[in-house]
Amino acid sequence: MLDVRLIRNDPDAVRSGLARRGEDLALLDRLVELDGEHRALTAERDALRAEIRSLSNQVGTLHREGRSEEATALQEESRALGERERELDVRCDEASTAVRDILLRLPNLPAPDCPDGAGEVDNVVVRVEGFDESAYRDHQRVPHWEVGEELGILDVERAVKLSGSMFVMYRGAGAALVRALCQLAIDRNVDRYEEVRPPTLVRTDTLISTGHLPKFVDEAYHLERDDLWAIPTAEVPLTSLHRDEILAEGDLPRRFVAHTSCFRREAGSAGKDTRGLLRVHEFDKVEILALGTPAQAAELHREILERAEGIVVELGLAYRVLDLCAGDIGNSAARTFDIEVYAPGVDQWLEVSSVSWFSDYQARRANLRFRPESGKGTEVLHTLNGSALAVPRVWAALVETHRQPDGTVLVPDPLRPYLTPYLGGDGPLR
RNA sequence: GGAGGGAUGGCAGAGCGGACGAAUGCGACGGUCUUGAAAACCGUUGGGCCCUCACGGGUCCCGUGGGUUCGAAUCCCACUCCCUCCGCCA
Repeated sequence: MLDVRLIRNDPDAVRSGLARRGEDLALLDRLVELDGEHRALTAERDALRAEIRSLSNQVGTLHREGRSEEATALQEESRALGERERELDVRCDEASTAVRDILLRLPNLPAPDCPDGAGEVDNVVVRVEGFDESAYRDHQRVPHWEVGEELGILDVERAVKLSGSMFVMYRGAGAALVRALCQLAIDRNVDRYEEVRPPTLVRTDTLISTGHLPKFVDEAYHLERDDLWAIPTAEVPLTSLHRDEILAEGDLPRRFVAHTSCFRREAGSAGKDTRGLLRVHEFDKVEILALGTPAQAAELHREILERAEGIVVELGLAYRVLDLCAGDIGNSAARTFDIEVYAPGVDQWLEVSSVSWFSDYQARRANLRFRPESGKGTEVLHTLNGSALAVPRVWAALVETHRQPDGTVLVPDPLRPYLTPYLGGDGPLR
């Protein structure tokens, strides 16, 4: 959520920020108008209330002194004011609800150093690591769904029987590989990040805090009977962990790592990437997230990116880092670096992590604040996060990249300790 | 799922229609005293919104939403959450 005061004090900055995203500015105009209305109404209402309060106090005094006739006169006067106050109050509420509705739908402003651009094609490739197109051999040019089926480690057909298309099931060594990947990603981050196992079903407020609601209702699974939502990412519960709290500056930054299932309806991409693991409704992901002061944010952003990259490197995958342009960053983000791994079997770059800085956008929605060590009052925090590891796409790139001429998959060293029962003999993993 | 109890400031806990943003205690912070510390004493100690360059002022917040009233932490209604017991259960 944007700061209304910023919208009031520097509307041009907000306007140009939203324009960089290609956002329609009509909503903003409407917001400015409603906000002015709201403030005028509030001022009028508060003045009336002050008068009513003072009259009521006088009534009390008069009654105690036994001057009930004078009291009755004042009561009449106050009653009349009360009627107007109620009327104003209703209009005031309407205006403030309308303001909030728009505020909840306006996206974050892109950071000044976020590259310009209208969409995907304008994203800036920051670096490419470990990629040599000519080095891939034929045995690596097999899509993961074929590799998976061949080795009996991926069973898409039966997953579809159980749950429908875009659900998948890993089996045997494939299932173990999912577990190994998650555990590796957690173990690599527990040095500084507190391990959390949060709920995966959350209330509406929790999804509003991160910016997933109200705008993206169609993307989320909703359990109507209980009015709970299945989380699309651990970002959702982790961001709300300290919701409505005021943290001490000395306790910042707070860092969290969480492994959860993630659920996405993928309503906007029906028919896209329907094969294999590229786009699925339910998947495992290890997320890292930090809450910090505005001054700490840049360094935290760098740190999360470094950690997300580190795991991809350990897994021996080719990857590139993109600096997403203003037209392509997510609704809540101010700046985002995407990590994409190269999957030789499908010959595609797969997004496996979005490392985002949300400035105070989510924190304002979640009412996450801190008390500065020097000075008074409270300030809004900054939130940042990124996937340490998102299973399906990493799993896909991994089995394609490390497929051997005999069809088995060579497991990279860092994963081996987690897979010992599967590495002996002539199984699918070597 | 059934029966009962409860929700007040950082915590504990009073207030049950008028001067209550709220007693008191604890904690925290500042000061006096002290070589230093403790004790004692004195003081300070929530957040949101609006107006103001500022000083300051107004208003709202006692789980949430509505109602009664000149006036609500206090009365009424609904909801939510928590606790205890019973049932069920991985």
